[in-house]
Amino acid sequence: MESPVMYDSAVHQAQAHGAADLKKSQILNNNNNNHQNMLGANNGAVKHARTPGYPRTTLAYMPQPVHSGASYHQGSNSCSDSNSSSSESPSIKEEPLDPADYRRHCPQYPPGGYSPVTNGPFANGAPTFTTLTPSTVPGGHPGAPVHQPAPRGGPMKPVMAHQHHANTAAAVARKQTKTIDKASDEYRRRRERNNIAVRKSREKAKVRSRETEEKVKLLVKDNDLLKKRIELLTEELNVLRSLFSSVGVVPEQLHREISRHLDQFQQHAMYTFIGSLGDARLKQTCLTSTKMMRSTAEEHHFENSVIFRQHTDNTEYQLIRDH
Amino acid sequence: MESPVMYDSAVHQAQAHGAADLKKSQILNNNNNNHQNMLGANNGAVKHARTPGYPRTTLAYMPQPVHSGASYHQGSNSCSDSNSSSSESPSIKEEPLDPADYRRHCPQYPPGGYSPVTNGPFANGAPTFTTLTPSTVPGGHPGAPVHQPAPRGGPMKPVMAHQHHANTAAAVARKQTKTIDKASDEYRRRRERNNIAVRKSREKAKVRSRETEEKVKLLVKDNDLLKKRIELLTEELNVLRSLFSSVGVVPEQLHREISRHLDQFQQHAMYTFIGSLGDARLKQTCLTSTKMMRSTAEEHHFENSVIFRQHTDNTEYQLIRDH
DNA sequence: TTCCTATTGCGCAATCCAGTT
DNA sequence: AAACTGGATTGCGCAATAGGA
Repeated sequence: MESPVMYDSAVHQAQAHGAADLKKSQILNNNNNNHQNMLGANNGAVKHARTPGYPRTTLAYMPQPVHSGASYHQGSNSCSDSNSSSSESPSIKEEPLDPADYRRHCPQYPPGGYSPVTNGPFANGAPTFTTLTPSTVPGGHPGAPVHQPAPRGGPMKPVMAHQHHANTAAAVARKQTKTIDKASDEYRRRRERNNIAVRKSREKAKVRSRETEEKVKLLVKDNDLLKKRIELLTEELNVLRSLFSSVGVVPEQLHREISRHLDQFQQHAMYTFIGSLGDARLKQTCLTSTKMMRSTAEEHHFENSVIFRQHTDNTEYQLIRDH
Repeated sequence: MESPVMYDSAVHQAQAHGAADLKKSQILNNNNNNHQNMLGANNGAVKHARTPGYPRTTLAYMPQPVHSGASYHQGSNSCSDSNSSSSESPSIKEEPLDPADYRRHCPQYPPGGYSPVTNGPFANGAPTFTTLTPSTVPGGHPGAPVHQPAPRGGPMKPVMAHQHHANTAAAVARKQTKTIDKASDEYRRRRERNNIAVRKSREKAKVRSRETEEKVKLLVKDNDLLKKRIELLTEELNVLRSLFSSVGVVPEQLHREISRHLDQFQQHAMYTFIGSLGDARLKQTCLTSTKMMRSTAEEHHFENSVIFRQHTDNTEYQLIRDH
């Protein structure tokens, strides 16, 4: 109880859950909560201090990289976990850079000290900062052994930054120079707006992700249905095909051609056949029958399948149902 | 510049409110980057201090809520943005709670003071904390205007906490009691491990997300192909069907019947041919057969399949029913 | 219970991205 | 064309939890 602090941090948290907590939080010193004071101070983000040129890596949960994440080069390291998948990744298992590295950048800060570092509370003034970044507090802390990578402006270099838009580099540098007062209202206002934007953005990403997930389910279901449909169609088609083939018809391709040549064939065949018959009466009869058949068949545009085929041995005949 | 503090708390607080207050706080000073040193210090997370009972809300980018996020109740608020979609959400657009509210909880701290609070770098000792939470640093800062949260152990209360697992409550409380020294090596070690775990987890989520995204693309493509296939099959089927219907046959149902009659046809043909072998009587038979065939065929609306095809050698015929 | 890892929500900073100016 | 605005994204570390030996 009593621990004082709490606050925003506390706040947020509150946000979600229940208030109960509080209790603790503050308690513990303020760590957690203390906060407020710090104002701009802490936050972890800094860590790598994504140096200026930092590409910003891939994306995160964002399905489609909204922006255009580049690599994430860091030094590759050991790595070797089951999880970390992407190859180009820097190896999630290790701390990005050794603090020393960072320190290296900012010699002024000795490696060992973690001093809390907060900065002094006084505001500088110079409220005109282009970026949300509070840093750029020029003067300051150099001496402080503690952390403070250097991001900020002070003595720091502007860091030029990004690669793209080289032209802007100068501007960037310039910007960096500006001092940012973390205590200022303006800063706070900006931070707050950004926090809101962040929440919004993350919510959006969440929604998108959920939708994508659902889309997959839907598509999988659709796919199954389509596959089933294809199976049915294929089956039916096979039946029809076999039917036709059993009758000697070759589906489409031959349909027209067959139809085209049919008459000729039929006539010749019939006539020839009938003609081969010795008896006149029979011939006449057959002829008639044939004609009738033919006309009937034509009526149905389907006269082609059965044929009489002459054989080597003329004593026997076979009714061929070819295909 | 130099303001010392920063650190976690600072971090947190930032969170909600505006900071106007703070302004004062350390002033910006190192804020940004300091980082590394800070070690545990900063980071913004704390904010809400997700009180114990906090359900933890939905998920985030995680497609399938790994854990089991519950709601996210907060007070509903204004809200009204185009983006924030989920209805139950608390309204991403507003800062969770007013800092004042929190302050209310901790009277001891005047709204205005944001002392930076960072803790000192020194490790305390007391490494036995169950949770990663550094808080619980009892004593502390109250008085100290500056930062330094209190990392070290002190008098703080344990803060009990969460709701679930009532039984565990006691335990929790107990745990909470433990002091956590943010400056301790143990703490740092834990933090670092967690940071690694976090990176790993996020990378995993990222990968999952990407995969899901690709799966969607693949499924869409598959779907298109399947649809095209269905179109083709349907088309072919229609052709065959129309073919049959033009002949008056209804596919399947008649299939058997047709097959059945096929033999008859064959027989008839046979008889016909055999009969053609000379004898008058035979001729008559042939004629009869032919008629029969025709009538039979007509009966079944399927007379068209038989055709007479002339062969090279007209002295022989074969009635083939092949295949 | 105790420890540890995995997840999550959060705020911060650094960018990115578009419109403005 | 360049500087400026201001929201949107993203990676990060923290702290609170969830889960699993």
